Amino acid sequence: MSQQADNARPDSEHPHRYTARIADQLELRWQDFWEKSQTFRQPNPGEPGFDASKPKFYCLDMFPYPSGAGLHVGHPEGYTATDIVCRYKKLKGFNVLHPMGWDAFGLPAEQYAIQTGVHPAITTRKAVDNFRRQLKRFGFCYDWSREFGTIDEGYYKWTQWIFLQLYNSWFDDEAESPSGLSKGRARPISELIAQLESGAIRVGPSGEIVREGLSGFAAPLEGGMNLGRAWHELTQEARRLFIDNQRLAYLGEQTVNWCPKLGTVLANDEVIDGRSERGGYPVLRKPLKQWMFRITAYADRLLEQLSKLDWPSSTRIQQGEWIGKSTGAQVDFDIDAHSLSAQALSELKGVKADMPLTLTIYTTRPDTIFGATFMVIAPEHPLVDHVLRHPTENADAGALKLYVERARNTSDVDRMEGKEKTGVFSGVYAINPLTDEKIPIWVADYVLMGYGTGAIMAVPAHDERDFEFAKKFGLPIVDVLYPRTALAMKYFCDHATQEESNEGAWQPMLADFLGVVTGESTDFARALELVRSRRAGGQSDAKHVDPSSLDAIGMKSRGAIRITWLEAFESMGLASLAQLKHIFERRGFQSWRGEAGISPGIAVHSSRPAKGDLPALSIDGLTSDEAIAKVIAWMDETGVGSAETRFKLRDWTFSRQRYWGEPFPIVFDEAGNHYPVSEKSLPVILPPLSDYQPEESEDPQPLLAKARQWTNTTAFAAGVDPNVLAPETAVRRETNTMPGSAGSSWYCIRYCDPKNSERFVGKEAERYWMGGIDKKLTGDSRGEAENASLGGVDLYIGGNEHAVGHLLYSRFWHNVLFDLGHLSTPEPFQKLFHQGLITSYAYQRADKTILPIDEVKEISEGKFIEIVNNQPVTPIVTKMSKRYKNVTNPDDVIAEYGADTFRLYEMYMGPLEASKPWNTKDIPGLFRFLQRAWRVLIDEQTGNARIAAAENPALEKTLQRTIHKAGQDFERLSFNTAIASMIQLVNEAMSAAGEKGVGALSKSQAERFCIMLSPLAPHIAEEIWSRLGLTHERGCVSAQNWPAVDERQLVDDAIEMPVQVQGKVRARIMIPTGTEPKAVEALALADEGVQKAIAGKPVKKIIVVPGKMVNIVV
RNA sequence: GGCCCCGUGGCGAAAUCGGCAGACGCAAGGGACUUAAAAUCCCUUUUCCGGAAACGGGAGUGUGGGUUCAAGUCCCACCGGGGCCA
Repeated sequence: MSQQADNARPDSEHPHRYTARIADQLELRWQDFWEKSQTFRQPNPGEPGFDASKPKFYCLDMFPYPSGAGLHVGHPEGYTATDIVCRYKKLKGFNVLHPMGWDAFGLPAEQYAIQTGVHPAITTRKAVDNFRRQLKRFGFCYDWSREFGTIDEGYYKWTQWIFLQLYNSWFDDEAESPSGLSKGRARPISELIAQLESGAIRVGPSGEIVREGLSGFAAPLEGGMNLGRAWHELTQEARRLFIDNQRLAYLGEQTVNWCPKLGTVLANDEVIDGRSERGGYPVLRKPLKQWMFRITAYADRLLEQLSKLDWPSSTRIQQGEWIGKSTGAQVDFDIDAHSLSAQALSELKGVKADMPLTLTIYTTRPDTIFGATFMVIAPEHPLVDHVLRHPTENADAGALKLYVERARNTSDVDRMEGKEKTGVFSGVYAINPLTDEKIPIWVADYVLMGYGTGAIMAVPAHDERDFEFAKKFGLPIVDVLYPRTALAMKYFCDHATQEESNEGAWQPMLADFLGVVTGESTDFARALELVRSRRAGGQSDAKHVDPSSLDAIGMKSRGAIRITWLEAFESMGLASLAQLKHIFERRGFQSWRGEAGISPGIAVHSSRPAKGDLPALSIDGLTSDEAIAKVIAWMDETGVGSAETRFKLRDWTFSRQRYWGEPFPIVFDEAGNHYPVSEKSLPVILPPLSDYQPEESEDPQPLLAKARQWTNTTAFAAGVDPNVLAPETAVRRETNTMPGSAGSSWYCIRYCDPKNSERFVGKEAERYWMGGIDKKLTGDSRGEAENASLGGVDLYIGGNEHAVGHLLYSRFWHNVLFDLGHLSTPEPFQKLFHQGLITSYAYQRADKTILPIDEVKEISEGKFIEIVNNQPVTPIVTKMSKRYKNVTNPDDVIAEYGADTFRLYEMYMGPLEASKPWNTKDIPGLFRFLQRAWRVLIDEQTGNARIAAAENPALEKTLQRTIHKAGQDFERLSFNTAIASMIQLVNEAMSAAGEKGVGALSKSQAERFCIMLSPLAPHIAEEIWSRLGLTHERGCVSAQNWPAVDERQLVDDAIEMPVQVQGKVRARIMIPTGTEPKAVEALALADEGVQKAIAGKPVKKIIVVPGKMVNIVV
């Protein structure tokens, strides 16, 4: 590395020049100093050294997963940003919480263990040590005394404790939420039991809660209202079942990809065509009991509070869509009893012979129900079982059986992705309650049982998947909705005169009509009249106009629209208007177009007369919103259906069939009932294994089950409360472990009080650090205080790949712990920011393949060839990847330039949130900036400080303005512009520098400069500060106060103001600050250049923007 | 496919609330210093037209429209790139 040699070489003429060698020395020295003097240790309230008079600032980085590869340049980007903000906030007099730790459970360490037999803890500790060393080398001001890893027993003890909190809670949707923002909150199970015992809550027929006085809650059964059963009427078993179904952490059945040969569960993307990606062994889809969190109970609240967070809107949108609230209707379709076999019918009806057989569906588009021409049920739907047992003549039972079996072994993802639609007719029909038509029920795998009711009404004309399905199986497709243009075409067909329908006449006529209709919102009748009168006026037939000649003949938008339509008719292959008319009469426009009409529109063909008990309904002519409301009202009235709110959000699967994770504090007795380990027996420590090889097995067996001694134990040994289970009871421990998201869902809380062994976090510390911004303390005027009640970290920076997972799960836990009274606020992260991706350059061949950068040569400026074959390649920007050999290692850059230069470079690359390419060539620019800053203040011969005797007033002004701008820019995370203005200041000081040994800046100016620079480049700032002799006197630069700015220095006596005439700058005039707008007008008009530009024309208007510019309109 | 973000000099970018487009850095070219090189310092660098020059004039922020006294910034449509989800 020749550059390194150059930077590091001692310069005989300038022995004290800022070189890489000097940077390295002083950086290590100051890092040592900070550590020894505990500069960045932040005491908690109540601890010695805590200053209660200061406001707080909690700034958090997304903690890293310490991989064996060490840091990449993406890590320090966000970390440098938070470091700058924290150092700045300290200078501004805040108590700053800025911690770092490790997200250390996870798959790579486990896989390494499987390969080598080395315990994951050992690999992980090694990786952590390396990460810590690398991070310290950047000089980040973390309070390392708060460091912990998710794998620390002292930490995961509390992760397990939080699991038990959820296990021992239920969601009371009638209770007032403590945040007051939405209904419902988590409450201890013991309170549920108390209410059951008192009779306030009874147990409904399907295990739901029935409240006293709210009998309407229960479904009506023959013989009166069902009030549920009382607690004392239930067996022990029934009570347990009921309670377990109410817990926020519960055992649910989920299907997993189990590979018997590998002895492990695989993720969906590790399975290819039913075989493992690794090894190609068969993979089975097996149902497995797994721990789930009832996050769905919080869906509404998580959505509601989202809007109150200071988060990037894209993240709020993403999370909102993930929660996926939709309002629609639940509709009952009667099953046509005649289409069922007698046996199926009697079995389905059971004892209640009069009960109508219905298929319940959920739809967000009840306005399209008139177009529901068939139904689709999932292969797992219970109706399928009945049909299989008692098939009718209509159905091909063999095909159906085969189809259902195959679908069950396909993952949901594959079923959703399957391009070609598949399905089998069940032989059974349902009745569309609006059209009263008999419609077939099909079984198809594009409908999932786990989603909605496992049944849909198919509206092929207006749903893409239903359309494809209908087309493939020849099912009817009926339009019930037209966008404006289609509606206009239909109107024209209905109203065209005989003459207008003639060949040659109808196309331009219709084109003009559509042009008028799209251009303006005229009603159709008036539009048609208008077009007719124009035609009568003798406008030429535009049929044969070449669209490219449009400009030449000066045709404006209407002409263009007409040409477009004529072309459209051509490509549609419409032979005659009669044909089009026929299409509309058949309600077959979408079918004829060959795709579903999914754009919004107006309902058509959607009316029914009164029939039987059911009243008439028409939604024709209504927009979707209006139509939906009207249909739902009709359904409510008739009992056919009801309005229903649904969420896309699913409950959170929390079990992993892995070893390297937190064990669950749960044991099972021989009957398979689960019991919690008592809180005082936590943590349940992850046992080491002698051998990490998974075992071949037909049934899913987590690796942890190999620790047989540990797994099979007694209630006493496992730490179960003797009141819950007798000590000598034989129990089996839960052998699943928690997922990676467990530890990361609450680490932000633990940092407030990481050493606490009594509680997961000390109440006072949590209240102080997470308690939201107090307006009075910060003097913050940016309006965040409005949201103070939601609380949380004041600034959280990390990548946007966690937009839904981590950020949603953390919010859920935080809300639950808040409901249970363990936390003072409901939200973990008040302000969130995503740093952009750091990309890199690579080269692309003509066929779009990318090749490693070391296989490319630059032959002339901007021209690159592939070395082996001399083929030209184009430079592109892409992700850093080992494959392309375009990865930068931070250690190398620091060795070459020092950490301060690295920090500056990453912050100077561009806006923090933008993704930006790494360009090694740009780094010396920032190194030279630090060199110049050093040279301004340090004599390169002697190494002593250079100080000007007198203060240069022009420099003073620039300095103060730079301080002002830097402060503003730090607040808004705009580090690139802060650096730019400091470069300008240094350049100005360089020009102003006097002879040798005499500096440009006075001592006071030098001091303020050092403080201002210190958040960005803390080491060099400390060094210059100490050479100014200030460290002994006043302590290190990191402990100073941000310099005050004199407001008067920010305004000029006079400013140059551009004068525009018709929006073009014609002159520049000097205007004294504070001149009245009227006087500015006069000065502008008096200017010679302005007069010339006006050229005697009358002045219509003068706009004066004070302090900015003047615009004269003539 | 859906959602979100972004298109400004040779490159990274700036323009914070609709008010002088291109700050600052890189690269390139020229010069000073030097035996030489490195380092350092100074000058030029969006583009076209006119001019010896000072300077003057026109165009210009992906494309096409729109709103406005004024648009990189706001609105509509399209093209291109990226991210996330599927």
